[in-house]
Amino acid sequence: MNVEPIDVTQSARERFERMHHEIRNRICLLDYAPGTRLSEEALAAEFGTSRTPLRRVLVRLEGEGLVQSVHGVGTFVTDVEIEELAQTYRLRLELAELTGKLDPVAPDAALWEHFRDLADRSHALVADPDPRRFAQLNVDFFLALLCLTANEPLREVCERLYFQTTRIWLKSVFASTIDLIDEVDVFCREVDDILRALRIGDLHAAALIQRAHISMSFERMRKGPDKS
Amino acid sequence: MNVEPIDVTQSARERFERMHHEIRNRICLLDYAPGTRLSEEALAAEFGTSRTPLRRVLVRLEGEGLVQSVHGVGTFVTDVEIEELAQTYRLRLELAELTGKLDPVAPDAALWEHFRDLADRSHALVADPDPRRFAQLNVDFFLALLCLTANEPLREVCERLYFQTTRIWLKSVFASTIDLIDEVDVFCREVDDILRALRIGDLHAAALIQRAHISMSFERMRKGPDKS
DNA sequence: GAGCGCTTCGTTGTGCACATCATTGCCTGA
DNA sequence: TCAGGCAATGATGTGCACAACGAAGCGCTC
Repeated sequence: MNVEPIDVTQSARERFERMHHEIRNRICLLDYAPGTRLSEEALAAEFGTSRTPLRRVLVRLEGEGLVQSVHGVGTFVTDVEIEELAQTYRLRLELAELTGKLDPVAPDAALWEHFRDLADRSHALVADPDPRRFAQLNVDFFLALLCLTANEPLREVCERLYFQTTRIWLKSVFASTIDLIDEVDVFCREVDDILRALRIGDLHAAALIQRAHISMSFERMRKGPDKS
Repeated sequence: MNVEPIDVTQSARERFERMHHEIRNRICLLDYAPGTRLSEEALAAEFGTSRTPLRRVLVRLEGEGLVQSVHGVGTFVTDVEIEELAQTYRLRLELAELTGKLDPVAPDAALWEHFRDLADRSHALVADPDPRRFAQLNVDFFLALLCLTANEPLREVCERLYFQTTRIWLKSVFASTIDLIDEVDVFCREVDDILRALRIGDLHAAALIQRAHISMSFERMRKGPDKS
């Protein structure tokens, strides 16, 4: 069963969401590195539409600060300088802690299952590191953690800032393969620690652990990878 | 001098910003109350363009949660139920305090001048209350306070949440004219208190005062205006 | 008379042709 | 040989005509 073609739904809204999610994911996973030019025509062709609906997606992404369009030149994936990145990280620290204080909700059965799967994937990644799978796992774990607060505006803000910063951090990680091993190891420990806190039911502790890891990952990035 | 027509700048980006700012302001000042349908054609004609550039603005506003487009029906100014509004307020409380802790900057001469002007306007408003001028003053004062932090991402987030919530609060205020007097009075005191804290140079205290007032204004709104 | 369906109308969504803009590289003249 | 301008190129921005969609009103049928 389930033999139907993927793109059954062709309602305007669904298609918009699909394109938006897909392109955002590519930017976040560094398929489109910062500075990359996105061709409206090529993307439109890929998604089987004209430029008009695609441009709508790009306008949204521009509002989210992920791309920037320049008349007559092109649409580029944004990059950020270290100073603004530092500001965003400082804000993310506080917001991460807030997820444990504002409308926290314990995981339900489905979310537990998801967390177990994420833990398995992280352990598998330690045995066999891979940049892209690491990036995807990082995104998935973050989104899972976001389910721990019922505060919808907070979730939106955290998600927005996450997508703005993580790709920059990933860029640093990917720059030197040697660090990837360390980062995967640290990440695996973060997952285990947070799950341990969740099992006790201490959501605030889980949030504090996440906050600590965000802080440390930024410090590691700021100090820079070994240029050996 | 300065006899030139207003709309000299016609670069695409400038025009987009102008339209975006103008429509957002109208939504925030309740010129377009929640539920109002925005006519793409009428707005496009007003701004002297076709629907295409205007739609770009609407897409941005939809991303900010201020409007929602429905295919074949119309584009409507969003409303929010009390539960989500409460969540947003809880978040705004924390963020307001953060503006006093993350990258605080003391006002420069120009900002002091602006604050003095705002104080004068608020006092004038007590003597002669007016809903629309109150709304505009509220917006202006909020934006001025935002200048007290150099953390750009924090400013963006605060601004975004402010525009989402304040119009709902204003709607409650405008519903009964009797409360307008009280609200103006409270607001005037808030301005004075915050300016007092700023004169001492205690930015954190100023942020805490703002936080307290956000909290109290939500409580007043939640309890509801007198339906007499 | 009531209920169901069709038709009409208005609105947003899409596709395409063209305008506008910035870059690039060549060509010309000193 | 070098410098400056200018035209060609390719990108995003705009305008318009049409498609898709949803709601409301009208009429037909039971």
